[in-house]
Amino acid sequence: MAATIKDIARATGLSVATVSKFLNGGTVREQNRELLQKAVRELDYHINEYARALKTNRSRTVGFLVPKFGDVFASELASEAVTKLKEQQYSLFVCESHNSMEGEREAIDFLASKQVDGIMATLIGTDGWYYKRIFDRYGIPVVLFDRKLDFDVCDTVVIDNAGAAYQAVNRLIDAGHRDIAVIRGHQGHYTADQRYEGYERAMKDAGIPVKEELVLAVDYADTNMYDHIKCLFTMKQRPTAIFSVNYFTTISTIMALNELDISVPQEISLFGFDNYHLSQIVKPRLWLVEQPLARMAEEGTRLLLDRIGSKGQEEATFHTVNIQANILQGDSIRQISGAGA
Amino acid sequence: MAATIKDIARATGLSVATVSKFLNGGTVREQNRELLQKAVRELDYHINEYARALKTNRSRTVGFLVPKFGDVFASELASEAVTKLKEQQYSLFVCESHNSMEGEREAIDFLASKQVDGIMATLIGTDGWYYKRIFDRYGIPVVLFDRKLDFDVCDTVVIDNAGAAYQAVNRLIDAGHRDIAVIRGHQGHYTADQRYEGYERAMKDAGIPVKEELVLAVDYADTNMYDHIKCLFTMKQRPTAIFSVNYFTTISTIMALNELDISVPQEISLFGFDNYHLSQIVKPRLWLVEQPLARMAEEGTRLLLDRIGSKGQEEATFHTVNIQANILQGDSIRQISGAGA
DNA sequence: TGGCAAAAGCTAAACGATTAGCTTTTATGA
DNA sequence: TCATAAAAGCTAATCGTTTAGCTTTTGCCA
Repeated sequence: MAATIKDIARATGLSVATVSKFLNGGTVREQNRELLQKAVRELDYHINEYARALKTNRSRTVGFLVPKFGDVFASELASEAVTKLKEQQYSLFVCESHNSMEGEREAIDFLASKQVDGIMATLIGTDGWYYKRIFDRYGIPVVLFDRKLDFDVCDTVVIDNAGAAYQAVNRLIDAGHRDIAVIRGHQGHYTADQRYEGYERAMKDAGIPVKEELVLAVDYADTNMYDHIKCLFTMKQRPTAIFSVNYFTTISTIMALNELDISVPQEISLFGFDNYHLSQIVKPRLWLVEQPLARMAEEGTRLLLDRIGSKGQEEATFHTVNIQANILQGDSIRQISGAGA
Repeated sequence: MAATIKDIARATGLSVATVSKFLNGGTVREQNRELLQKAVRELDYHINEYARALKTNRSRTVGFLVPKFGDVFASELASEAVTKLKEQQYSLFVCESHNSMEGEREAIDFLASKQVDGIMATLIGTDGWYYKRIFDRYGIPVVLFDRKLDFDVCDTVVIDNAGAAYQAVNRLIDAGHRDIAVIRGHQGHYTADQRYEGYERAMKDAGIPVKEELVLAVDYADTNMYDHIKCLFTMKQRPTAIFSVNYFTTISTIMALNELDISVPQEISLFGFDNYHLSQIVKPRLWLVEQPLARMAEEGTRLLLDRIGSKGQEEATFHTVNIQANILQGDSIRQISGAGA
């Protein structure tokens, strides 16, 4: 049977109140501190978190909602968040929403039943009212990653998706490219749309009309995406560059290019999105937009813990933290002659 | 403030004992059942799991140790396990070991502090004594996936790695291949070694000597693996087929082949390992060994819950469940003329 | 040395559930 | 209708903490 606070009290001759105070960082007489430390060590005492949670009504636990375990973006974020939270003695329940709003609702119900003190989430929708109803039900603070709801119902951490895409496409334009294809991902997907917007804006600012046939809206679950991408390169007038908006589209693009025997950057230039280990695995080294996941997790954790700490107070205003993405330089862009100013 | 069992008691005029009995599936008078159901619904009652855990000394929580969130094999397994556990009203703490034994120890300490009722794990070592010390410290039952310790200290679920590899290589041999390269992964890694053993056995049984230069021991963390693999194909006498032992080696092999412009199966045949979405993304469709993750998770869950249920009883004997892997047929193997019996 | 404020320690009542052991109600059959 | 066993319900103690409110001890200075 595990040692309890009472055992410590008995072993040291102190009262449970004093032991509790000590365990929670309160001050005790020097000689007692030593006694207590010794007793804790010798009895191998570990606090019973359930008893504590019952009494304090705080579980010191946070939920993290990912679309799917193994989702490379969300997993990495969760991984960073664990580290940050541990420093504050919080622990993390990770759970899956299975990429559906129904799944998200269930997951939040589940987390509420675990009485988490807060929730971090990557959600699929953008309907503020819908989520407000769900969040309000339990009154648990939420921090949302990389998505803006159509009105604020929680704190949010986003990267400047459109801006990063704008920079990426601009880099291609600067290198002299004009026929720039975009693999824009699933329409209606927040980040994909934002990044496409950046593409459009960069093209417009450079005075280059967007050709419809160079815009490929491949879906995340599209098993034929491979074929779709191949089509791009069998066109009479091939694009000279591609901008791809996320990890999945980037990976698929590379595979399609390889299979079609189109070499990068000689025959086509490529600007991808999301690193993970792409920059180490793929040759030539890609130009990539990299999301600073550690920073995002850090900001998210801070927002959430602040919100948890100030529970019950004024909560009218929510914050949005905007983080700059990184551009990783590579060898995947060819300078086209006659380019530049 | 959330409703408690007392509120339900008050609302129904029954005692808390009766309410508790009802909540735990005990029988109550028909008219009371209705009253109780109504009260639970109207007060939006949810049990306080912390209070229950404190009293029963059972958290109805299981820990799942993965090397890294995002690890495709472990994540998929965890995902399946969540589903199975939920059916039994258990929930899952997923945590990372960061691919180190130190990390594993920390994670187990952490899970113990959460008072999980059991642990599922993918571990990196095979030293039974080492793990015995760790497991015994808390007396929490453990189920281990896809690894055998050098003596039994917990229940284990494995697939027949060597057997599956044997079948795969045999398929290549049957198609007439003799120069079969193997990307064997990290030496000392249990599953990789097992699969290599299957390769060796298949070659031996067919009377084909294993050529050392066709055996590539690429490490999981090896950023040059790409180059290593390329070396294989610049040899004077190229292999005609490759057997690759896991997801990572398979992905890397495909990329290297693509870059070197070696077409599958015309120029080289390929038998890979681990599906995930490889079979949907890569063309031509690969021959693959697929691990039946859902079955593995199911068996693991069953073993663990059995062990949890019979806590404190005789525990001298541990079980190992051996599961057959699936062979997915593809178009990545070329029949070499003059093959067969 | 005595007085006093601050620091340290203590007692006891919660938190929300479960459960042993007892009492009341119900159903059954003669 | 009554005796009785089974079913249903109840009381009260308990799990391991925290914490309000009180008491004791300590250290400091006049």
